[in-house]
Amino acid sequence: MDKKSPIKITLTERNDAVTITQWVYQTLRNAVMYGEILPGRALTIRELAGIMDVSPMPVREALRQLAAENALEIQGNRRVMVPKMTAMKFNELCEARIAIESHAAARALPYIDGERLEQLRSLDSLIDQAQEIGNLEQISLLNQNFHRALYTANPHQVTLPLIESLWLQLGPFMRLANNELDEHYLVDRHNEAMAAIEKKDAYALQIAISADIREGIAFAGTPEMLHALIENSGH
Amino acid sequence: MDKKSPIKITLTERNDAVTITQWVYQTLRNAVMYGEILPGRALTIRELAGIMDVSPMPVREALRQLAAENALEIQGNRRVMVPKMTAMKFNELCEARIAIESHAAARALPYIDGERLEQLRSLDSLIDQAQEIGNLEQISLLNQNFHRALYTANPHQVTLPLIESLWLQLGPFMRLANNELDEHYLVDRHNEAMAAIEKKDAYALQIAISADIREGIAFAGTPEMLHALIENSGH
DNA sequence: AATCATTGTTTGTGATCACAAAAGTTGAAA
DNA sequence: TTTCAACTTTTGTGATCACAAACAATGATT
Repeated sequence: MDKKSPIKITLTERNDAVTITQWVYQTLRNAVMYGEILPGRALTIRELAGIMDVSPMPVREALRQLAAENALEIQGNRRVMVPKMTAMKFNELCEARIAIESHAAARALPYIDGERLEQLRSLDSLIDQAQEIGNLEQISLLNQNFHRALYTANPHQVTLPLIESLWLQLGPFMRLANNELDEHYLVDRHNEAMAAIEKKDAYALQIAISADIREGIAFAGTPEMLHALIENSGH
Repeated sequence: MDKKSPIKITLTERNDAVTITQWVYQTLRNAVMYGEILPGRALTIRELAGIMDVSPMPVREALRQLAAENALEIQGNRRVMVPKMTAMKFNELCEARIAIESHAAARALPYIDGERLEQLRSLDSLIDQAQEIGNLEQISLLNQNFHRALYTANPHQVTLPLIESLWLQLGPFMRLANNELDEHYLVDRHNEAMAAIEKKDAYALQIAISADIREGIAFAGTPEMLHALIENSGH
């Protein structure tokens, strides 16, 4: 029997085209991103291997990769866990997002052609639809796709991996605000961004992206997460 | 016999306090950082294990970790190599450094106390000494330490891992300019940064850090690297 | 009752092996 | 000479095992 709190991980269908390590990596990455693993909970290789019904080897490699991306933390004890969050660290992560993503947006702007613009418009309207329904997970996913589509317009892009690392670290503690006021603001910011892109106005785009990030991030986690967020803020 | 060009890797003393994987990781990381491995050259686990006289296992883990940090690239063929550089990508990496590091500097400024200021001054004068002698490797190392000491003044720092990733990617292609004119500028920029820190002027600090990065980066690699830098720029 | 040494268990690390995919080589046909 | 198929070798992936360090539990001593 497990002495610690049990771990629930959403298992996706395993595609034979990808290696087991890749599948384990994606599964664990999603589990971290969606806050399925409690921060501070020790993760052991054999336990995860048992849950996912694979040998310890792919789990070892996936854990090391996630640790290298700052999604997991390896302590001196060689123990692996989701890093605990503090209010100050949360704020630093948000400010880092704003600095890097507004830079990435400005750098991508000159490369946005008609096709890319069409793709962005399509994502924008999909987000509007998802907001009508109120599907928060869908909104979050589409919002990521919108930002990714914007930054990857730059064919020499180098910051996306860094941005994804920040998303991973914020993931467990980040939810789109679900009250109507913030929804309204969100729509406006996206429209602002689209307008700035069409006018090729880099500065306006940075303003819009910054505002989108700042207003789109709101803490709405579970009580356990809220507790984990606060408990160590004095350290 | 090896069919490919042989790989020379500087082996450091192995400390019994660290695991073999950590030692392999640091060794390979240094090899990448100092451009000892030709971009595009395929790296095989067994070959590296043979060179470093360890089993394939630690090499596997170190390679995966370096790939997650964007220091190495895993192709679809499952082949691992140092990513090839292009002029555009080089430029993007430099601009990303400027954006992120000036942000990190501004965020660290409020936390710089007397002790940290003393440490920065000490590093600054050490850099001056190294420049008198003309020891480029020492200058590069001390310069990194200076930047690191500045950014880590912020106890809630989250961007250093991202910055180190950029350093790693630029490493093989980055050398401090060694003509006297640039040396002179470098000294000035450091002094500017120190002055901005003492005056707690965040904007002036960002200007100084940006200038330091922009002027401190100059391509001065080997002919092979220059060739590797250019050959694929059209792709 | 509290502290510390001791014992038993769990866990990460590193080595070795089997296997399938990829790369490299050879040789024949055009 | 060039092209393509068959064969051989190399290589990454994944599984299993041995071992030492870390952890948890137990018991003795003050």
